[in-house]
Amino acid sequence: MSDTAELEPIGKREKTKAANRAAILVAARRVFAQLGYEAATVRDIIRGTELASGTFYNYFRSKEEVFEALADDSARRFRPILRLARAHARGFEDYLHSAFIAYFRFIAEENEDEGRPIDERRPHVRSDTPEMITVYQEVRQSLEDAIAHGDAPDVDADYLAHACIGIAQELGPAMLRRSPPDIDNAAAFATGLILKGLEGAPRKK
Amino acid sequence: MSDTAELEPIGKREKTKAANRAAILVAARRVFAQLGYEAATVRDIIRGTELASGTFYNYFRSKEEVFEALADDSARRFRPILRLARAHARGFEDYLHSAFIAYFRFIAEENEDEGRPIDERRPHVRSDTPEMITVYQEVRQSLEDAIAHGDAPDVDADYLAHACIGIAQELGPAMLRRSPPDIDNAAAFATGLILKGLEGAPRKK
DNA sequence: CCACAAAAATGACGTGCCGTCAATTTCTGT
DNA sequence: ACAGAAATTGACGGCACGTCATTTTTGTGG
Repeated sequence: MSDTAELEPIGKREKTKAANRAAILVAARRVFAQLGYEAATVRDIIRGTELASGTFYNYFRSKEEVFEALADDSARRFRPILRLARAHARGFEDYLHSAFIAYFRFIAEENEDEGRPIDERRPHVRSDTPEMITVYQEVRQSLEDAIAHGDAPDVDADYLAHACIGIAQELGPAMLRRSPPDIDNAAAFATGLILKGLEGAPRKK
Repeated sequence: MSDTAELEPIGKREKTKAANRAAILVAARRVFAQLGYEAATVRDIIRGTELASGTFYNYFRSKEEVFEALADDSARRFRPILRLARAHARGFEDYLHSAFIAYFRFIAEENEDEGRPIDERRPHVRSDTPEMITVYQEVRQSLEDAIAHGDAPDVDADYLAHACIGIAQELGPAMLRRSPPDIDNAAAFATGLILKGLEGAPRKK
């Protein structure tokens, strides 16, 4: 039995490998949040674990790489959420709204219980980063499908996807700055703006 | 005459100081463009001038600071352009369109004749950077005025300003990637989207 | 025109971080 | 239990940073 007990092929070796990688990521997330990306050093990160400095380099090539792994993690967790929104949506307008809600909730969760202003926390998240590119592709695919099905006008899907992402990225921090986080209004604003422009955006108050 | 000839109070001292600072900025712009922000070193920059390594620190405290000075320069050159667009605009719609055109032209000029892909060239330009905040304020003021004058619906000016900036920031690289740079279409797309939403955005082809 | 003080430039130096690597410990299969 | 593979360790060389005592340049008053 003992050899079949472990359904996943996990010996002690693989297990500590996964655990170490996870420990580094956890420590890195905390250190980046506390010190900011620039000030954080690889040694700061490794000090938050039980490992020695050299071991860091068995798992990541550099500070840059561990940061990107964190960002990739975020994207990997977000993509299924986006797909779910798409699967459940009744029509294009509903999809857009759900997607914005989902995104704003997601970053609200990611940013709570961290110790420094949002602005300094995600120093390198740009739209041309690998993890953001996959989100872009997801969004663009949805928009293209909507256009193909006649649910949306035949506009430039590349530009539209970028516009959606740009709105989301800028509205995100702006709505987090309000207390409590203004998730629903921001999502309504974004959706209204895209669907009908200024006339479709909610009036103030 | 000689003491009144120099209307600006510029002795040799002040002159070389200004020249040195300018030389460092020029060299820094080139080095950042060639190597990218991360790889560039203060010594790389100073090597592009006639100065010694220590002299750099008479003018800037760090690599970060010289980079920010470059970014501030960009913002300082862009703001009057934005104001001009506002002064010349006939109505709100015209202002929006001119502003997008101006922005896209500006970054197209900034990005030509530099030696590496756009994506890696402006590594730290985020919307929460000091120079971007002044642009945000400029945009927001214009939007608030338009709303006050009844030229635009009474929507949340903060969100609207962020949405405009987000669209501009994402559409910028996207339109630069096309050859030739797709300035006019991108501006039309952005303007149409904001004014009337998807219905107002240009149809493809 | 000179001498003297203030300002700026210089580059060698101390410090700290990075990433490597030979030695050591831990694990796996037989 | 043992041999070989895999992973960990921390000391080390190298590099970039930013400082500072020294030297050079500039401005000023006699």
